[in-house]
Amino acid sequence: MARASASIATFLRQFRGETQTQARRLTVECSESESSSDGSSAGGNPDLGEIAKEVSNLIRTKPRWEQTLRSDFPSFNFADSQFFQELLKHQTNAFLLFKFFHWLRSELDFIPSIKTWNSVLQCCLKLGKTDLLWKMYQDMMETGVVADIDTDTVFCLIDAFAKGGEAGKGYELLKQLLKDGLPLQNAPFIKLISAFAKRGENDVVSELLHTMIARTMRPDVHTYQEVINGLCKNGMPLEALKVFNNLKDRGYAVDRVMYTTMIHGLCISKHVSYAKELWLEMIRKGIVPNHYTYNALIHGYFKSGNVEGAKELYKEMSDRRNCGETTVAYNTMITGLSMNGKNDEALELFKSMPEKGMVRDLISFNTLILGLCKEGRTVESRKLIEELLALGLHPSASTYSPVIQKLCLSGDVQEGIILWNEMQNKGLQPSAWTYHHFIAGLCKEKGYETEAMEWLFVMLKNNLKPKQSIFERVVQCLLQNDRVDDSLLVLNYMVKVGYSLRGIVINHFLWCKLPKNNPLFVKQNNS
DNA sequence: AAGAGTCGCA
Repeated sequence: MARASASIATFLRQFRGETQTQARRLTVECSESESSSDGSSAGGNPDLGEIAKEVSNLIRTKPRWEQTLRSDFPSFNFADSQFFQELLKHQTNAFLLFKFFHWLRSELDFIPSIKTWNSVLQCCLKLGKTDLLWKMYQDMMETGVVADIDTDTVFCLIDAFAKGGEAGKGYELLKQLLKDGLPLQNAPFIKLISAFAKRGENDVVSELLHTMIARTMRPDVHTYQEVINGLCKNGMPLEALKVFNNLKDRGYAVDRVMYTTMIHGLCISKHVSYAKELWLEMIRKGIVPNHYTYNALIHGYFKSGNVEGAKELYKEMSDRRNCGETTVAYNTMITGLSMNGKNDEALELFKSMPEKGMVRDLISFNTLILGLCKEGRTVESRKLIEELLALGLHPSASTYSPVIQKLCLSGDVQEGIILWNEMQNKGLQPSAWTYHHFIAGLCKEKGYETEAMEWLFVMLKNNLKPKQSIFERVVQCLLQNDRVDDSLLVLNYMVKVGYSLRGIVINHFLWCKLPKNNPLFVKQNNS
């Protein structure tokens, strides 16, 4: 593995704000990477694997292994890095491994080599714990291995940046590797492409693809799958389809996941006919649709109003593939039915779930509540919320939002306030859209202008941008209650977030406040 | 080896 250059080390220090690293200590395992890395089980000590297996079992089953381990293996050197590598192979529980790693370092003065550190970092990534990774990385830098950092380390860091929403920093690192002319693999490219594609930053995605191609690294189907997924999620399904067709023309083996991703992307943007074409094409090629594929197309049919088609497909999935009786499949059906005004059918399915031994999850509840609210059935929706809480499920903002919105729209603001408070008490953050409905509802009700203003400020504090019309509603509402100073305060905020004064607001002022002593108004009256 | 799916977007 190539050692990373000094410039990378400097670069990394800038990123995470490390303090000066300590003087580098001599490592007891300095020769590890040269001599023994290739022969982990064949070369060297044949007992190592066996002992690793034993120790692995021990730390899994014995509660206080820390106290007895050394006397259990009196002459064994646990601080042998090869041993730790062996242990990594046998230990599947990463947290236990971290505990052991910590024990080695604190009790036995174990000084891990860069290879060991890399394995630890990879473990963090596997667990999806990027915060833990950065903590480990900090530790690692403090032990002074900074000069040993190799491309494996940097790959881990790039992955962590990509996963942690800092793809930009990851890309900077990759650029540094490129500049240093170090040998690269597909992996870091794929992670970054995936991250940028998800964010819809297509120019960066194509830049990365071009870099790969220029370095004769052939991006694989998996890479392109991320690209296609990103394009679809960002509302560019037809561009995704172009990439997809282009891949087929270039002889890539397009598999079931690719087809499913593409079909799903087309379905969510209402291009069902293209999706159906692909569906037939994959069957012609002998690729059997699985429950992901079925659900995607069923959802697409419902979305385009083809209820019969969706039902037929569902029946086929149940009869021929035997995967109709799952929570996901039912949720898809419930969503689709209530989206198409068939709430009673959806309700029936929903009610039959426990009888059939299926678990109803939050999505089952949320989708049904949404559908019922669309028809104004807020009483039933509230009952569903009670039921969900009784089952011990944790509601989300979209559990409450549709009910609050409907209540506010239909003038039942009092009930809306009750639910709003319940939602606040559970620490759920409403969407900007829900705030709008709620604030508008408060404005409609007499005597709630202070609340309306306060919730508008809460929105701003939570970095949500209220619509201009909501600002104006609140201003109007305040003026009607002679609260000129407060209305000016709200206007001030409105301008601060980038809106300009519109005629409507000026009219509110003219009508409500200014006529009495405004010379213009007096003049007009006289003339 | 992994990758893909269910909740509205006014």
